[in-house]
Amino acid sequence: MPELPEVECVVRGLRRRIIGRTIERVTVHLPRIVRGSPLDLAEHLPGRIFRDVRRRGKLIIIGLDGGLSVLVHLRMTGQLLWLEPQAPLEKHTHVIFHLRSGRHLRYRDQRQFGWIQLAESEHLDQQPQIAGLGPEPLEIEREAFVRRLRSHRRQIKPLLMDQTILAGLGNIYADESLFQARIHPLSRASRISTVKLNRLHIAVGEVLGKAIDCSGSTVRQFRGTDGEIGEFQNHFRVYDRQGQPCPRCRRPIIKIRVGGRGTHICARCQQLPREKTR
DNA sequence: GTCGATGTTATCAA
DNA sequence: TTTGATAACATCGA
Repeated sequence: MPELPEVECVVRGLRRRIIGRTIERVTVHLPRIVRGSPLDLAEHLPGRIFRDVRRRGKLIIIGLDGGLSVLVHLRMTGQLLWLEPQAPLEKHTHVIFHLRSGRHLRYRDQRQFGWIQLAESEHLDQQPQIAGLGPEPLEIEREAFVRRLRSHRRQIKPLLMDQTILAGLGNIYADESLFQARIHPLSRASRISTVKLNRLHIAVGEVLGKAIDCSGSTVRQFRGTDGEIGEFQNHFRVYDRQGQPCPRCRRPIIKIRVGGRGTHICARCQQLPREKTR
């Protein structure tokens, strides 16, 4: 569920809530969620203070004092919730950070794909989950963006979602960006015109920016740190809108499969250039 | 009850 | 090099 905008909103929410607070203890209810040794959390975290929270791609990086960081990947259904300790224990709550103030930061994850890991702040760049990430889509310059995408001949949509190419795009924002740029998701990246790739660079920035401004998208069950739902799903132009009219040309949006993922397009506005037939 | 789909990603085979 | 299938898991809707 959470792509770059949702993760960014969680990070901002966490910043508001946890910076400067001290961890009293950590309880792990589902050890599989913690990479490395789950005991590490209980052992190394008590007494530490949250110093900063940031994002790299879809990964949340929480810095503590004493040179340790907590990495959190929400994958499909992870949530980090800021709650009163007496708040009812919701189903799928797997890890609880008990803060000295009495408050809870709870990790909840219905499908249990997400994970939490302790890491040394000094060596974050060597963490494989971080070292392999491509540039931030909201920071990369146009020329570098075009060069990077055009150097592969894969289908443009799976390429956009490849975290080593760009870090942060997932299924929703790939569909929305390709629609805005009027590019068919099956187009071979190496054969897309400079004009279209320039358009895609702008589209990615605008789509992600607006989604962040809207507190993300809640399609199934995304929640911000304070349990708030996103609003960008009300602005989808193609995602999950099959059968409804294209906002540009009124022809019905169709749903196809690309790289194994459900993909929403307007077949008129996003045309596939004829493949060379060798 | 069954089947297929769901926003992610790692891994394997072709 | 690129692709598709599969797996991890729970839930929902047809």
